[in-house]
This record gives sequence, structure tokens and C-alpha cells, in this order.
Amino acid sequence: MVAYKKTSVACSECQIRNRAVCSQCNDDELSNLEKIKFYRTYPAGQTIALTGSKMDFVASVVTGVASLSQTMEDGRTQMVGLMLPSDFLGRPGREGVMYDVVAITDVTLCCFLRKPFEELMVMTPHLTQRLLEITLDELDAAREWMLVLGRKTAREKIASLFAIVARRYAKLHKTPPNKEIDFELPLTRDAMSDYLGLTLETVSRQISALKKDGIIKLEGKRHIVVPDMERLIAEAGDDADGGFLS
Amino acid sequence: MVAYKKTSVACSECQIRNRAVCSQCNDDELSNLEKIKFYRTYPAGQTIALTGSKMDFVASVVTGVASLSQTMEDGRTQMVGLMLPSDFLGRPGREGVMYDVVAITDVTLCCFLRKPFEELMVMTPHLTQRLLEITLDELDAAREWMLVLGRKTAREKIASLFAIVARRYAKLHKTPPNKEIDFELPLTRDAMSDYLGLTLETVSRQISALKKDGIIKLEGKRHIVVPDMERLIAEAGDDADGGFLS
DNA sequence: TCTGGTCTTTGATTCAGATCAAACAAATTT
DNA sequence: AAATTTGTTTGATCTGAATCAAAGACCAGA
Repeated sequence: MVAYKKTSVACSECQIRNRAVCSQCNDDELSNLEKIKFYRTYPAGQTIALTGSKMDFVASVVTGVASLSQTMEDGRTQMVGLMLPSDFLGRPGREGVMYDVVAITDVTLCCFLRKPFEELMVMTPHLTQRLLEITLDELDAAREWMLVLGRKTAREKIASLFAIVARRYAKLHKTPPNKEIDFELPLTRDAMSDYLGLTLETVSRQISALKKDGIIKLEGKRHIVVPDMERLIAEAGDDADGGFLS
Repeated sequence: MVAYKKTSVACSECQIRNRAVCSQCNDDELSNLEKIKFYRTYPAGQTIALTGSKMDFVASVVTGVASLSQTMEDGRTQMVGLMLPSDFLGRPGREGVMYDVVAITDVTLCCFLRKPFEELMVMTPHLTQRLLEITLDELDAAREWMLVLGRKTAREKIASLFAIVARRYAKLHKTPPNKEIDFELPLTRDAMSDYLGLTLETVSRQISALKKDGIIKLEGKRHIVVPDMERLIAEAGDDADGGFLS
């Protein structure tokens, strides 16, 4: 597997310092983590790990976007997680990988060998506590997505995806509410169809339809402008603000 | 809300002692938990908590089946979790309920007031560690279900549901592999449709079809016999044993 | 500037599952 | 025992998204 090592950034200067698995650690705990951490980068499109293989490390996403997906024998695939900066990859206490992990964009990971990390977890409740919070958040996100996959129409699915990405961008850039929001889609039409449980043709058609109806504007293929977030959220079938302001 | 208190069973005799959130606790830790626990029972059909309300306790399911579900404004609903004995309800650190929690069958919960439980968690790493494991397992289950909802056909969805329930029964009763497996479905056709993202008519039709094809036999409406588990799993579109033996 | 590759859009047709509608079965109430 | 309620099955029809098919758009490299 091709992966590049990269000199690590000091934890104290890390972009994801206050959101990642290490965010509740004090200086002592952090320096223990720092001893065992190492960076790896993967180019867009690169496979990070395959279902059934063993992964000898766990990691935080520092930059970029990775996907978790499941594949059936006949090739049908479903993306089950979109991993963004500060999200945690891998499961302490299990070496077998359950999903295909793929770099969607160029990705930088802050990695820890699994064994030393597990030992550190036992001694460091702050780590376990934070990982529990992160996992509970991911579970909520997975369940929210079950509603999307199980009950929403194609148009609502697309609107839901855009709403989620827009929400994350707004949080990152601290955009004031009620203002026009714009963002760069990190996914191809094909990756979106994988995420949404649709075909890429349907994705393309529904995006065109949302554009025609003025819910979104397109600048190029990937840059989305949302003039009115409320309307987008209404199209997604979510109530009022769907946690948008939270 | 109608709920009945019930005298608690001693932890040492509890059926879910070695699977629930308390399973890694030693005797001292257990006696601290025992001080703050209380039982509640809910009759089948009873709502345990509604989305947006506050729940002042967290709990382990001791007996029975409960569901977590999300509802859209127009009434479409999707079940996002089936809570079976030893599963954990509620989220430490958050009082607002995110899903409707409903007793599918009669349910007995082992409850802990949230505040005291959270304080105990800080002092008891075993509790946090076990809760992390439980949550990671639930996340895996949720992601597996995303594949079902997003990519499987109606027939495969039904077969997947039966395979999961059969697997749990087999684990509980320690049925030898390769033997005929039979179990009682805890769900109505309507609840199944909620879980599978289908209509109840489609559920009924696909069950009839599986019966006609000899994949399952029906004894009454709810009792399912699976003559050949391998075939059922193949119908579910899962590979080989899909974790059945794990 | 052409050329091959990747990604995207659009059109025509098909089909799985939803919807609409009715009847049936079993359990509970009167 | 009749009536009501709750859950289930089956049939006829409709429709949203999949599938099949082709053509644009946008590149990076020769």
C-alpha cells in the first residue's frame, strides 16, 4: 500500500486539537500521545484499508475527507460514513477492518499504533471519555442517515446531503445565520450516489432540478451556493432548523 | 406517562449481568450501581420517551424489546434501533431525547438517574469502557443497517431482518449451527415495515414469497422456522456467514 | 491542438415497490 | 354470538428511480 509519511505538527498547534480524540487530554497526557503519534498522507482515490484486512493503527483525520463503505458480493456498495477532520478511524480492541476506507480527497491522518494506544487508553480516562463522545455523535449521525436512506425521496436525499455539508462549512467558517452559504462539494456524483443509495444519473437529475427551482446555484460542477438555507432544509424534509443552529 | 415500578432483582442474579453496561464492574463498583438503580416496566405499545422531551434516567433493557424511531413532519417514520436485552438506552451527558422510544413488547428496564450515573462514570472507568464497547457495537449495527436500507431489495431486506433475529436467538439458546432454527418474531408487519423502510403490504408479500420458495416456514403469523440458515443468509445477499458464527 | 480519460448531463424505457382498495382472520368487547 | 378492533393478506394500478444508451464537458498529457 502506498502511503507517505509526513513530519508531524506539534499537538499544541494542531488544527483539530480541540475536537479530536485528544481534546480532553491535559499537557502530560498529550505528551504521552505525542510520543507514539505519526502522520501519514494518502492521495485522493487511494485505499487506506480494505474490509477483512488488519489495520495496525487507529487515527484521527487531520485534513481531507475519507469514506467508509460496505460492498456486497455483486458489487453494490453503500457508503456508511464520511470521515472529516477530527473524526476517528479504527476501533480500539479490534484489529480486523469492517469497512473499506478510502481517501476521497488528499487525506492526512494522525496515527497511533493500536497496541500502545490501547495501553494509553487504560491509563487515560480522558481519552476513553472523549472517544465515547465521538462514537455517540457518530451513532447519532448514522441513525439520522438511516432515516434519509429508508424514507426520503431522491430530491430530499440530495437536499439532506447539501444541508449537512453546508452546516459543517458554516460551523467551520462561522458564517452568520441567514446569510448566503457556499461550499465546495468534496464528492463526485458517483460518490454521492454511493452515499445516498441512488444511481449517479438520479443524483445528476435531482441536482439539476434543485438548480432549476432556485434552491441552489452551481458554479462549475462542485461549487454550490445556497441562497436560502431555510428553503434547502425544507426541501430536505427536516423540521424547522434540523439542528442547523446547534 | 404510565410506567410501573417493580422490585429490582439483585445484580448478582441478573440475566444481563455479563453483557450490560455493568458487565465489567467488580463487586464494589456493582454495589455502588445497585444503590442507585430501580426497575421500571412498560406494557407493549407504551411510549417510553418522545423526541424532544427530557429523560432523567438512562437504562439497560432487562427483558423485552424496545424501538428507537425518527419521524418526519408528514408522518413518515424510520426505526433506527431495535433495543434488546442488555442494550443501553439514553445518552450520558445529554438530557434531550433524540428519538421516540417505544416498548414493542412488554419491557423491563434497569434504570439509573442520569446525574448520579454520570458521577459514577467519572469514578468508574470500567463503566465508561463498557459503554464505549456497547456504543461501538451499536455503531457497527447501524452501519450494517445502512447497507440494508440503501442497497438491498425488499426480499433481501426481509431475509436480512430474519437472519439478524435468528442469529440472536441462536446465540441466546446456543443452537448448534446447521440445525433448523426457529424463533418468535417480536415485530408486527407494520413495525417490520418501519424498520426496513418498506410498506407493510410489501413486507407481507415478500414474507409470503419467501414461504412459497421454502426459505422459511410459518407457524401462525409470528413464529418463523428456518430450515436452512445458509439459504436464508444467501437470500439476504450477505457473504458466506455474515458474521453468523461470530 | 488533438486525444484519451474521467466525470457529468440528458433522454427513453422498464420495473420494483408504493399506493389504493378490499377482504380475511383472530382476538376482544358487548 | 354479534360487533368491533387490530393485524394480515391479496389484487389492481401507478410512479419514482433504475437501467440502458448516448452525447457533452473538462481535464492532463502527447
